[in-house]
Amino acid sequence: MLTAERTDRYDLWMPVPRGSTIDPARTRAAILEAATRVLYERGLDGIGVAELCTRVGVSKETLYRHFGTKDGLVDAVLRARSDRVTNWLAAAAAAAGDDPSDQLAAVFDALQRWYDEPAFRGCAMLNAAAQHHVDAVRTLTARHLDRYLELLTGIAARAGAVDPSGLSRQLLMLVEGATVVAAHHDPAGAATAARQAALTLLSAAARPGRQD
Amino acid sequence: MLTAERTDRYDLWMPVPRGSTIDPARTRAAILEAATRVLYERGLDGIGVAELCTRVGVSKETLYRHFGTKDGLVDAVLRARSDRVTNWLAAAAAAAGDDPSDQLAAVFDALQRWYDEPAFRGCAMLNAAAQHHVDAVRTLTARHLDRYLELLTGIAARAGAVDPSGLSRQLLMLVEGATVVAAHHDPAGAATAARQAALTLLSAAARPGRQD
DNA sequence: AAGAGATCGAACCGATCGGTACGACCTGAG
DNA sequence: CTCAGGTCGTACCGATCGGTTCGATCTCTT
Repeated sequence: MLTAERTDRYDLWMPVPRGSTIDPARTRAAILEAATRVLYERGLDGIGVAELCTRVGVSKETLYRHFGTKDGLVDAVLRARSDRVTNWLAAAAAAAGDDPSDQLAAVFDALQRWYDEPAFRGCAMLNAAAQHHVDAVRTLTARHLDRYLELLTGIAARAGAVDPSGLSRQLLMLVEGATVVAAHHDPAGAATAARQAALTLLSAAARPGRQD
Repeated sequence: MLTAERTDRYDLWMPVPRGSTIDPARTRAAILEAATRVLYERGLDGIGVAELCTRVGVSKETLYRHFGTKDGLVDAVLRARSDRVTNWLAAAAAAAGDDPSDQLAAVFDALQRWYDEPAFRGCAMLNAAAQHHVDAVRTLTARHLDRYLELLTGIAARAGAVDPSGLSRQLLMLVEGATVVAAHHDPAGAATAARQAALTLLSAAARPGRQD
């Protein structure tokens, strides 16, 4: 197993450099990566453990030894996903230079690239929280939004906003709202429209005057 | 059955004016109303038909005769929910007078009252679409967003926005984003913050100048 | 009084669920 | 070579799922 010829599986272990075929840590990472995609595509409760193991390419015993429970796997998947997405957005902002407006625009440009992917199915954290009425999942989702908020608050503060945390909350709504609209209505240009709105809010907050 | 003493049930048939206790249409309406609450609280797949019947207060045979299938019940529930919410928001806007800004503010004020309810658990349509990967549900959700968009486009047009449909899409993102933030992060003042952002966008779009 | 129909409650069905157990295989370490 | 252990494939478990069936009960209509 863990070789590379199959059609109905994700071949994430391809770059294995030969040798040490049985490496528990690598097996765990491969399960995590493949399960992330499958669970995102099908929904947490939309696929059973048996079929999930087939798609991932491991036996049930292996999956259960590494993650103990389906909920344990879901928890690990969501944590990894939250980390990855947050780092990806922060990197996009950082790569845009020092101008806070440019950084904010870069965040939405990154989101638009995500929306345009054929596999895009909305925010995995929100989908999970909407399905699984488990406290652990809801807590992870809230923490995920906290991380977004932290990123946006930094941008708002550097832009000289009068109320950085208030503004960042509005920007967070644009981020999540754009994701919802892209997932459930029309992904074309969703983040681009949200970007324009975000920049309008940013400039209005940085140059306080009449806004309400 | 359909009398009024139970503790773990929703007593929606109380205003029955005596007589004609067995009225299929009324039974169907009662199931629909109670199932709407229970499915919203527990999630579409979070409760089985057996327990759902107990909570609703009907037998399985009755439920299946009226709705044929659990999916049939879900479909009917979501359609009714979409109608109700849309009409409720439109009424809130209409009651605010003729000023488009006042109408927009009234929409968000209504949303804030919703977020403040203890039973608030996010947008039922989005939750359903995130859970049930069935085309019928996703279609209903898209239509639901279309209705929101129609309401917001009317307001944007009456406000004299340069690009009413573009603005209304941004406003829709604020509506949905505020709902997401309220459901998964913090409901306090979510719609109020979104309202301020919406009015900023509205005035910027109605009085075009530098906005990006 | 009698029949039609709506409802109940409980038993029942096959399918699927999450999770466990076991024998066989293979690999790397000593 | 031998052994420990990661993995596979399959069978299996009890629970729950959506859905069906049936006899008893109740109400309205005629």
